[in-house]
Amino acid sequence: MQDKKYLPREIEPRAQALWEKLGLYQADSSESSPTGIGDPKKDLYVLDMFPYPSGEGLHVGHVEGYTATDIYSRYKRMRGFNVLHPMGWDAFGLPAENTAIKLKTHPRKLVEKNVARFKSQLKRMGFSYDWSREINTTDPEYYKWTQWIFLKLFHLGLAYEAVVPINWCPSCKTGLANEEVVGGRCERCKTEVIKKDMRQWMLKITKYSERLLEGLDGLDWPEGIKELQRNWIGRSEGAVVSFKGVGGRELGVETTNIDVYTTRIDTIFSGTYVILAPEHPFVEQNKACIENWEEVEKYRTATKSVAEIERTAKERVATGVPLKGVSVINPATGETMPVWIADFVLAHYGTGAVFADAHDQRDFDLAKKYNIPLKVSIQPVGDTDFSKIENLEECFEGEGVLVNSEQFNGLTSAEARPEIISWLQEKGLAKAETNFKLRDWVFSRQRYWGEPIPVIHCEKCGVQPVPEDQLPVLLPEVENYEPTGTGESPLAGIESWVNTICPKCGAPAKRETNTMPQWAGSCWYFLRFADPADQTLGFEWQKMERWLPVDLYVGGAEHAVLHLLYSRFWIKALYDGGYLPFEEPFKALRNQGMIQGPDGQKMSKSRGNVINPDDVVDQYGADALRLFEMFLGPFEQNKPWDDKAITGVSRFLYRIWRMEMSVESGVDVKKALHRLIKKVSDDIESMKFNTAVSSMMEFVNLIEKTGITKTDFEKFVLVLAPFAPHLAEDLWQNMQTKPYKNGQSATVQVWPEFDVTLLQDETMNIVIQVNGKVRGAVEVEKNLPDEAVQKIVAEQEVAKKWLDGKEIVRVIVVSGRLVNFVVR
RNA sequence: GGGCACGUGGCGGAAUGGUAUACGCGCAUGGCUUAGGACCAUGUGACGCAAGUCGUGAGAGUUCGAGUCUCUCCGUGCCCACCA
Repeated sequence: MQDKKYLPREIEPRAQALWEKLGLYQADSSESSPTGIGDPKKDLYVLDMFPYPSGEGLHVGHVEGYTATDIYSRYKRMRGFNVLHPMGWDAFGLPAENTAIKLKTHPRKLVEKNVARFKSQLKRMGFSYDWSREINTTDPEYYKWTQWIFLKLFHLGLAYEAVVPINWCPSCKTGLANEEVVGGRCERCKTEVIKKDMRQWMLKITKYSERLLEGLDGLDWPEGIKELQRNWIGRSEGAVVSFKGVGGRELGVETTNIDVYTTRIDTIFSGTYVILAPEHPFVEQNKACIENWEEVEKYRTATKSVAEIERTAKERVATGVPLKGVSVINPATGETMPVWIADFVLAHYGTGAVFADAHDQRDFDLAKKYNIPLKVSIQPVGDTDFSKIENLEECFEGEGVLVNSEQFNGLTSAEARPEIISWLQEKGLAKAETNFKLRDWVFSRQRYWGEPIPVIHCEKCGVQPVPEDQLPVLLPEVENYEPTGTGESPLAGIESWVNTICPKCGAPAKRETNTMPQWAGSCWYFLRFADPADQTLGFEWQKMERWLPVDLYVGGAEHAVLHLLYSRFWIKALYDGGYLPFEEPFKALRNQGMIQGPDGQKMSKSRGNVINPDDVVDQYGADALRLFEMFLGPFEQNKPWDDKAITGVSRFLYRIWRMEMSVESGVDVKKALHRLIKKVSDDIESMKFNTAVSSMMEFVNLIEKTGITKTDFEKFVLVLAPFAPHLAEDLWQNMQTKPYKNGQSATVQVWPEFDVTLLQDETMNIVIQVNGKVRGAVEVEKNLPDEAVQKIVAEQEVAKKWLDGKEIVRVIVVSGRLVNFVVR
């Protein structure tokens, strides 16, 4: 039994050894880069989202993105660019720590092991990284600067302490950022998240809401990602309306006013009651006026114990409790309105209070349930039945024309909003306000495996930043780094580390024991690649000017609102602090699609549909895997792995390998070659790798029939080089006089130029259409005037046949393409 | 409920508003072979003997001409969500 034809095994290691020996792919960091042939070298920064080195090893999804940037980088190098294409490890975070606890080992050891494995896997793929710039976020030499940036944020007033109800994961025993809570559950372990009041370090990302939003417009990013960020920032234009409190007069006290945030002030005239979040401070403040305090208190306690996930469940029926004895005045109608609390109103959005009317389903349902009066103030336009709405049988949530709204009757919702705001504003009862969904970033974690937050707590002097010359604050070696579960970091138990002296007064003081979240290290790593060996600065101004911002950034879309938003925030803050000459980190961003399992489902261990790239490389080689992942489909689209289809690219590589040279290339081959050069160049620029591979296949199909000269084949090999660098290197070396010995590599040769004159045919293929239907085609001489073409076409048999007995109404001639006869 | 994608052969997919299905997989037939799960050649949307007709989720529109643009609907995927 004979196996399929594979390329010789030694090709790939031999090529990799040559590249290593020649020290290719290191970005030139000298003052003035040498000049390439033709154009002066330009610096270009091509970056992958660096991986979290998990225990599972490299994933085919990593290979997809990394192959794309590798092709791009290799191509750009051959076009004379000085390419910075680095790699590193985002190695802090929970998974390593959790595994370490399970295996009773140190997370650092796990990370070392995983990094070694990842690195060998990446090297085996033949990626052209500049390994001299490798970084690791858990390296003290690196996180020193992460801590340094934290201090800068602190000095800029962007880092602050607060006791806040945070998302607490009972399983990971740590606080989580909003972005890490998915559907009320911990993103990592899927445990239900609960609210817990805790002292936390916060980063004031909300200060940048507006700029983070505006900055998106100028970025060459996928629209979808920009939209996700816009939605996450969640800007809404509305108004804060003041409802005057009038309860409790008979008791000799005045209830306070209630401020309500609304985007639908056009419905203000139908507002019949106000609903507060159960946690709203108004409730406590006006306790004296509330007649049914017991009932209210019971409801509030019940709400607290209901986890967020249940509270927001869809099927859940709205419940609420009135605050008896308390009422407010509708600023528009002057009518007195009752005040309720209900748990569907969220304390942390807007003002934690809403005014309720018949134009919101939840308000409508609650009112129906408890017989609270309702009014209608919006009439739908179009053919919607108004009677049911008017009779309060149905809730209408849409926009329309105002009714029952005094002087505003007849205006549309959109017209009415500014009018009503300015009317109320004159009376001092409302003002336009912009709201954001974006919350400040909970920046502390009660875990071991993260960057220590570099501050010291002194009883006398309060919070003191660790002086810069004392950085890094090293993670101490610990016996037991399991989370305490009390809300304190395991670091709190290490007295020798915790106890220190206050940098200001010298008195005994304690170190901050919280660590930074996983995202901290990845917020700025792309700056460090410019010079990872710099001991005096984390990043130096001139090098920032030279390399940054990143020209092309590639990674998965799952980071749309986490890493990509946090990085933008840090960079803007550092820009404001005068530390950076730019304020957006990533000029162009591209997302790779997900490679799904052969069953079309997301790859996961539990589904058992995970493809291990090592197995594929073992069987087919790295070039085949690279080419296959690019050929699978459009780069940005999700696509299922196809077990069998890889044989196609494997055969393709083999057919190139055993190609025989002929004495001459026919004129067709010349033309095809130059078209191929253009096509592949264009496709790489626009990241259309799948069609680039198809065109190379078409070309090989052709030259197998016609033959090709050594000179032309050499050009083809160079075109192939970014995609299948190992095979290309081997073929190219074997065409040299001293293979593997002349100190040259195919992968840094000059990209072949195409000859424009060879792109055109001497003849044009003119399609013949009658009434828009294709009836035939004819070859005519190139550059014939339209009239002549029309004449030739009209003389064709097919044309005569279809035009016979018909009246020609019109003739459309598209130069070089077609002639369409419109007949009757 | 909201947002964003997407819908083309048996399958992955290709197609600046201009010859739909390139390229690859699979399949079929033949060759080479002791053998074929290797390799090579040819074929491969549907209906039809043919001329031809019909074909890109459904329907409408714009256009000389629509897979491509517009609208409505259906379906799938992803993300967000009692956000006032």
